[in-house]
Amino acid sequence: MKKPLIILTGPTAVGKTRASIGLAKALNGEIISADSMQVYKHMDIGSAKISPHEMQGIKHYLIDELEPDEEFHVVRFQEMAKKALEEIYAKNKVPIVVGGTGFYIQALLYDIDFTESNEDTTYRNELEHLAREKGAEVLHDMLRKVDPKSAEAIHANNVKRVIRALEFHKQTGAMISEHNEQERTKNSPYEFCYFVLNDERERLYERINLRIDQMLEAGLVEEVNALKEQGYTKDMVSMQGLGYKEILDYLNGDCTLEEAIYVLKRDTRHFAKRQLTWFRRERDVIWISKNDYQYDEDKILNAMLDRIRERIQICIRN
RNA sequence: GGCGCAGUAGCCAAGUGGUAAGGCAAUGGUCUGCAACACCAGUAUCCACCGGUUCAAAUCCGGUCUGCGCCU
Repeated sequence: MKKPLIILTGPTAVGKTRASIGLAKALNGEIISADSMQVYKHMDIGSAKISPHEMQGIKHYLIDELEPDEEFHVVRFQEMAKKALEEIYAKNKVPIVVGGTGFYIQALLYDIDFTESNEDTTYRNELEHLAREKGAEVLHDMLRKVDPKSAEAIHANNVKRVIRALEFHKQTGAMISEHNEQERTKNSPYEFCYFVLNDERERLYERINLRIDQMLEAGLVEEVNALKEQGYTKDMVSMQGLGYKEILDYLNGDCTLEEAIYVLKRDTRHFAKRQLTWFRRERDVIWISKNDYQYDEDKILNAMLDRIRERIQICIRN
């Protein structure tokens, strides 16, 4: 029998964290964060990390697990999240995945196979070098020869994806386009409810702008400065998070604080938009529009619980 | 009141007689090991308004309105 899995996601700043606690309490659940930045220690303000107080005793996984100079990516997320799932199931509790990184959620939900390979990054570096020296078209042409389907699907300018496709071919001898096609047809090994919390676009943008102002008041610049002094730099995955890269530019004297804030707000809005695009094409998602429930937290919670009851046999306390 | 300069998409802006560059924003989309990443697509039947010159005007001329600067 498939095990239950609840997912609560949505664009940044929509209010996922807040809604997640009520859900966890009602379901006797524990929370797994699907957030590419909140895994990092010392990055609390900019990542809008839930505070221990806000957790209200609900156990959270994948928060504060890594140092900012460690690498984090889907595969690592998948491993860690699966381990957390096992722990939660062992306790007979319900796992609730909360976070805005759609790609990570997908990887976990459909247990996508990333065809584990060696850590060897020399080929990747080689290709990156080639792209810089001879241009993106050269790589794209190389891809066309070994995997024409991928070449058609991936725009030549999207160097990162082109490189991954080439790397995949080199390591496995197969075409990533075919691999992806197969993975796409997979059914989830879980009995799940995939909620996407949403709000009117304008309100969402207002919340984003407001939240960034609050982060600044709370000491975002100081937080980033402390990281900078610890020696963390722009090329690390953690420092590419929204709020970190922009403030780092300011601290490095590449722009004014005002400019950094403008860019941060703008890019966060762009991010929210991209997240929505992602969720729109995911199958089996349940959209929860806050305005449909008059922004009432209890109504929203009840709506989610109703949908869970319809689909999954689990015990819900009221 | 007089003189000068300006008025092009939500914003910035090129074009100065031959049938509206570009950037930003907004919007939509792609994504299967960097995903808070990376990437893509399109947006003015029209150049403040009215009239004139011309085969042809956003571009020249006259007037009106608005803004800015200077003068009285």
